[in-house]
Amino acid sequence: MNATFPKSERLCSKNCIDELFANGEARRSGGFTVKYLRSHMDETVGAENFQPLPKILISVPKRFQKRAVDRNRTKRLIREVYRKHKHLLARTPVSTLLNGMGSNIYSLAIIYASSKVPDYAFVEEHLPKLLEKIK
RNA sequence: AAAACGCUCCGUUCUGUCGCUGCAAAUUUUUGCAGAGGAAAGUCCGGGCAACACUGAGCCACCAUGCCACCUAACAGGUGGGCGUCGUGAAAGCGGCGACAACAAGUGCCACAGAAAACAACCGCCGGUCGCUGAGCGUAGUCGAAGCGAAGGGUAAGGGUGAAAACGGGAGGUAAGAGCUCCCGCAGCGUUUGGAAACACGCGUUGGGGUAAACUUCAUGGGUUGAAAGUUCAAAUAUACCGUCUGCUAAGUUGGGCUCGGGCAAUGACGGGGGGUCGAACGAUAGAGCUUGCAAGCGAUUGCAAGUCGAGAUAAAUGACAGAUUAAAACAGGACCCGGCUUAUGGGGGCGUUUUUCUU
RNA sequence: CGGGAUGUGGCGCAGUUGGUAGCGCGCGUCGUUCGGGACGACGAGGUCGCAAGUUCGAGUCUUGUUAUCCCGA
Repeated sequence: MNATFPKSERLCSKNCIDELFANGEARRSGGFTVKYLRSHMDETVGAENFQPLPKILISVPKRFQKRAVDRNRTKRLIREVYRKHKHLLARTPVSTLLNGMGSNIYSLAIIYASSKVPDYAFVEEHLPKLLEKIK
């Protein structure tokens, strides 16, 4: 699987974001919080609208990191690590139909809630574990 | 050469793999090109731009600015000059800093201390008058030194204070004193000369505590709101209007308030189907632009010529890993744009001043 | 992006024409009680967010800076 990160894999619609934060489940580890929404069966069956990967959103609250440079840096690291490990959340039409094989995550938010600016090794250590858990 | 201070400039670069945003080719997933700052920051000023039931004139209120001239689209910015003040120096000078109009139009305030904090007069000093006393002189007093007291005057030299004491210092003068007079100095006003002006110098006249980052006065400027401004398209849904013209008489309404003027609103006519959530496009990146050269000016800056296009996203793009440059580490990330100011900033380059050391 | 407010003892707050910084709760010691609470008396505790400036003098006035909070979708 390629490790690109095009716009179709990002969560842009305000309505979808509101729905995610209102109804999503959450997991936490090492300062990272993951909020995710599992799709219903009928939504994913349509062949034309099929998304092989979830739409994701990365957020670093201003409350924890005051400077724009630090927030940008953190978001870039998270995006880089996700890009390299997103195959963990991949799914196929077949696996979805077989009910239980693979992931059925539809939308996902990764929030980093800590005042410490992480380095690449730290993100590489914690984030994949978290993705593995919610799979 | 080193150190300190001041001014000014720069703000890593390159290669490989993976990845992001825009544009152009090509064409259905590839290629090429471009891709954050000197402060992008704080949002402290000034503009452009946009909307407003856009308000035009006068007065008041409110806010801002405040030595002079110039620069600039404009400014609370910049440049040059003046004045003041601080540092250095024997001086000349050099450098730093300055919210630098007016307490001499009025009002207020000046704690504590002090006689008094501002129409001076508590102590004191001074002579004259009256009363008491009576050294002394004389034959004889309506004589009378010094002293004590009283009322009423003169005066501001001196008075532990205080941040500040009634123009300052000296001399004359006087009963004592006083800008009362003179000399030197300070300040206001008028004026000669120099200067474009601030101002400087001289002359005359006057003499007034400080405080306007106290009210205030004078002069100048300011309509309000900000891209979440605003414009266009538009499925479902739902059943209300909108635009232009006419009209504007009375009452009403419209700026922070008042006056005048103007506008708006009734009715009618014509035209359009109108509003609006998700979304899309514009606003939105060629501009008070940048680079180089020449010219004008002390300078800020300006003029001319040539060349050049350097982010435009919309949950929001510059990153990760490896290597090289000895180490890549500072402050820090565009969101309508521009000119300033202020604040943050590791390291390096250049220029100037001072000090120390070394060499000649 | 734009607009606004507030930083004062440990906590919550006062503090106006600039002149010795206060209140309530809390804290400490003593008294009272058989003991505790309540009550009474006494006391400690303050770079007034920070830095400059104006002034004889700044919590207060001016400028800069920093932190926190609120409003506009």
